[in-house]
Amino acid sequence: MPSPIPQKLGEWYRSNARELPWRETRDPYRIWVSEIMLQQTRVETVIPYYHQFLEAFPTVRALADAPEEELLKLWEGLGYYRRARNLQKGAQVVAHERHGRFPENADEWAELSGIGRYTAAAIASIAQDQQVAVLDGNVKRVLARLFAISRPIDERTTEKELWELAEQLVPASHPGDHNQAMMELGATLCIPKQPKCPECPLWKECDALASGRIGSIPVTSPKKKVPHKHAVAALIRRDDGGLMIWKRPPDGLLGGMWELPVVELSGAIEPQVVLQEMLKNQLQLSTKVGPILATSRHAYSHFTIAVRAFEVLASEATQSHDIWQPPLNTPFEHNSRTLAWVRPDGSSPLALHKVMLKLVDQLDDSQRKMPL
DNA sequence: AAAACGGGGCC
DNA sequence: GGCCCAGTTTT
Repeated sequence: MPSPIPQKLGEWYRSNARELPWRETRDPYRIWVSEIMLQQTRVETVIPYYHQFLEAFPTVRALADAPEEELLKLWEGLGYYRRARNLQKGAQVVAHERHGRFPENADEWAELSGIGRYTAAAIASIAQDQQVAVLDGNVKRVLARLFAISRPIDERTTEKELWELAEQLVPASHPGDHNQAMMELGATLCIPKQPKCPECPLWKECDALASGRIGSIPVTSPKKKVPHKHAVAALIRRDDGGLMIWKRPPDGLLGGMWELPVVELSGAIEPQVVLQEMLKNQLQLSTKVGPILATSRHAYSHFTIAVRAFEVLASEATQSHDIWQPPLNTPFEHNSRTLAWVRPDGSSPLALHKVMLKLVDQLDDSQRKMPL
């Protein structure tokens, strides 16, 4: 006997779907961009980025040919910056290797960098009507409750079971709407805390509700605590108001993003000394370290960090060096690092990651308070 | 199977 | 402070 779930869910979705920008198109490129941005990121956060990004890069070709700095600037503050690079890499495959032809099904989409099972199925079902299921955080919770799954939903075996349940429910007609409806239900009614069961179109089908376990399902595995780190950053200014920043290496944490010259504190050595040594070793600068002018705390998924930014003055001798001459906002190489000078007023076209935005904003604030 | 990988909003 | 979000990749 077929489940009544898809039918009831579909009727609910047709009258309750939120109007979201990526629901106004069937363009695989636009759906693709939205799905990448939505990875681990809330809908409300994504919306403004989605508009700006597509205005700057309206087509796959435009994205494929975009300069890296412009790409990262449009992703600035959105996080998981690898997503942006992978998205562009995929765009280059489609535009230049596939001659503008998109992948035609989920398996083909999954061959592109940054596209896993969820994203491949989302694009293929929403943009191309392929009958494949999605399983994201929302759908996991909805299914765990509907079928009263008491095992932790982040375990391998449970995930396999959830994928199978999800696949069984996807209808041949409008599979993309069904998938979006599952996620919509999880995002608006079947929410983690205090779910709105009285409003739910599937309350009669919900095993967790029927057995009085809606408050205890889903179960997740206990999470380990994250370490806390400390770092110090250098505020090096030059006469035109330029502030020195450097570019992080392309791979790894915050790959390709710009930041103040920074070093993590590890031992009991004085922060000022660590900073001074780092500037000597990395940038061949002789410096004097002044007071703390800004501080920033930030929580990443796997650690938290506190950064203190010190004013740093370079010695007269080092100021004759070439590094003080390049124009603003222009990257240059020095001692195996990519550097640039920018004004700390938000006008830089170079993308800073969030911790650095917090620090630089504090400098800008102190300047605005100055009388003209 | 676990860890790496950002950032924000909510309690 | 913890939790969790339209996840993917690497180890």
